[in-house]
Amino acid sequence: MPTLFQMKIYNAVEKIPRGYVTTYKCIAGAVSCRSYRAVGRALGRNPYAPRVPCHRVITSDLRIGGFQGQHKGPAIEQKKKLLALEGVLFRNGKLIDESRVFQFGRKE
DNA sequence: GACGCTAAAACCG
DNA sequence: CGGTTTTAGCGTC
Repeated sequence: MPTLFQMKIYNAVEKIPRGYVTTYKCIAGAVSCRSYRAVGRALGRNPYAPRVPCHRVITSDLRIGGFQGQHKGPAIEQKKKLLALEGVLFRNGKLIDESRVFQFGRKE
């Protein structure tokens, strides 16, 4: 049973254009939530189908963070590979082009 | 209804 | 720069 929180996160992540990534903190702010951890946890479980590109979600450190419930392992390499295919290149586990970070609630 | 866990972030040293 | 602590919701019991 989908929760309201996960639904907002799901909607936010889905808005991320291909070739771009976002950060947990940004999503947390987009859903008016201060717990980025809850976001990562919700995405880690991925209650929704692959419709939610959780691999586009990284840490505010511009790092890969984790994937499929693990912060280390082949899943991380796969995540980097997926982002690389979208044009988001990583180096030493960090995002090279930070300009590829899509930000939500950012007032100008 | 209460306790524990988590894909992070912020703070202190 | 690195290590430790805190935070806030989700999941499970």
